[in-house]
Amino acid sequence: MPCRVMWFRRDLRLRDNPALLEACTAPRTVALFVLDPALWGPAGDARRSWLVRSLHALDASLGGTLVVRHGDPRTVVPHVAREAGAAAVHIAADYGPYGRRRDEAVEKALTEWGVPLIRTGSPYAVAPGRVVKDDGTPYRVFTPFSHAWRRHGWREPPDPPGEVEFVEPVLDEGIPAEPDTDLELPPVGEQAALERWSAFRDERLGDYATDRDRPDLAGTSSMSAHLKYGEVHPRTLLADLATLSGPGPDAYRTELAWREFYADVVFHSPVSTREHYRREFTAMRFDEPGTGWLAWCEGRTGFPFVDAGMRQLLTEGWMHNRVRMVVASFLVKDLHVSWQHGARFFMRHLRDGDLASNNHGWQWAAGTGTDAAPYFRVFNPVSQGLTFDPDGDYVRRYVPELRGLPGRSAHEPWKAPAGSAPGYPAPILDHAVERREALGRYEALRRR
DNA sequence: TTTTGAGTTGTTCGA
DNA sequence: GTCGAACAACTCAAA
Repeated sequence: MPCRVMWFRRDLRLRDNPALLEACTAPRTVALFVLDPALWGPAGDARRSWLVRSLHALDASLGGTLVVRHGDPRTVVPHVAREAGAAAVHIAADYGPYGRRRDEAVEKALTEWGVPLIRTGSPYAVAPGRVVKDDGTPYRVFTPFSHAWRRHGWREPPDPPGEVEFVEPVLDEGIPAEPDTDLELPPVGEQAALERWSAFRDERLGDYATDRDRPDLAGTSSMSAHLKYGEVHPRTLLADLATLSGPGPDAYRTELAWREFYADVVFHSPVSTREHYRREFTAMRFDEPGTGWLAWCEGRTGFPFVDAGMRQLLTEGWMHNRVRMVVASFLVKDLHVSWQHGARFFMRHLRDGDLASNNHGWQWAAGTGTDAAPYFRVFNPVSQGLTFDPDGDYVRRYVPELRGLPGRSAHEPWKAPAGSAPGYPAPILDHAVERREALGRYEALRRR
């Protein structure tokens, strides 16, 4: 009896999954996940933990039939297809630099055995490469892209597959053990993603346009990791948002558009995940990571808003977006360390670490990317904290040394009486001085 | 075809 | 204390 393989990657869900629907046109389907050492190794505990939990959730929703194999997909996927006697292997297309190379190699190997690799859908509402200017070239600026992206539209979410027999006629090596870590993770998996979304939609979306900038409030959706693993498809969220209007829903659509924009940029310029998108910055002078870098990594810079963000990252594998911008600006413009170091650190520690969004977010902060922040836009880590964490609740939550400082005074411990923030370091640098230094380096680059 | 205005997320300085 | 200007250069779309 013919069977097909559904190779899950970043689409760990059953609903709104066109590739799965295609795979389920056969009477029997093998649900496969391949644990690729090239991705598992650098992922870091937060992403590994999330993935393991998400695989357990997917396995449960498949009635325990998920097949997990360990190894290089280039050899593992063709082997599984042959062991199962599969007529085809189905995937959602991956548009990242590594994923594209991997899928082409897998496709080549499969074709030698007469098995087609069939791509249906992608992790995006509009596949990267589809939105182009009238002259056929890609957008380099967000706002025009987002308008064209909205005009482009997307298909309605399809229904989940009906009666399907998932089988495991091949060896199952099992889901790996979760890393031994103290990370605090929220509920994981498709069901958790949908519950998280509906709670956010009903309770927070209305105020999202303003509250999303407030790390002391739970104003963001926290959907990023769910989206990264494809526990929910952005199309599902967009379809839900289509019934709503107002500044909140509109702001959320724009955030989804950013995710798609950066995926599109990386599709057209894979090298921009490693190098400055704006080539003229290759001549920019950066410092090698030193003691300041270590203080930044550990959340011990003496700037409460920066340290709170870094400690949130280390304890939760996540950081509020406003704070990501502030710590990124601090590393690049106060410590003069290039964005690649920060981006790598984030990718190791974030549970939602997405190469395109992460690295281009960093490039935005560094002024080297698309829609680059003007070079003179240097975040002041203290005034950012006072503005977006006005009562100091966020910094006290993540920096216990500051808990003796009431209200907004927690943002300026150096003004408090000696001994009121025991164990908390003095600022490692003078922001006004380093701001001028950063502006000087940009000015030197401009004069060349 | 050319021109023009706008463009995620800010800060500082001086009047 | 408040407020406007200045801080580039370039992409894109609309007029």
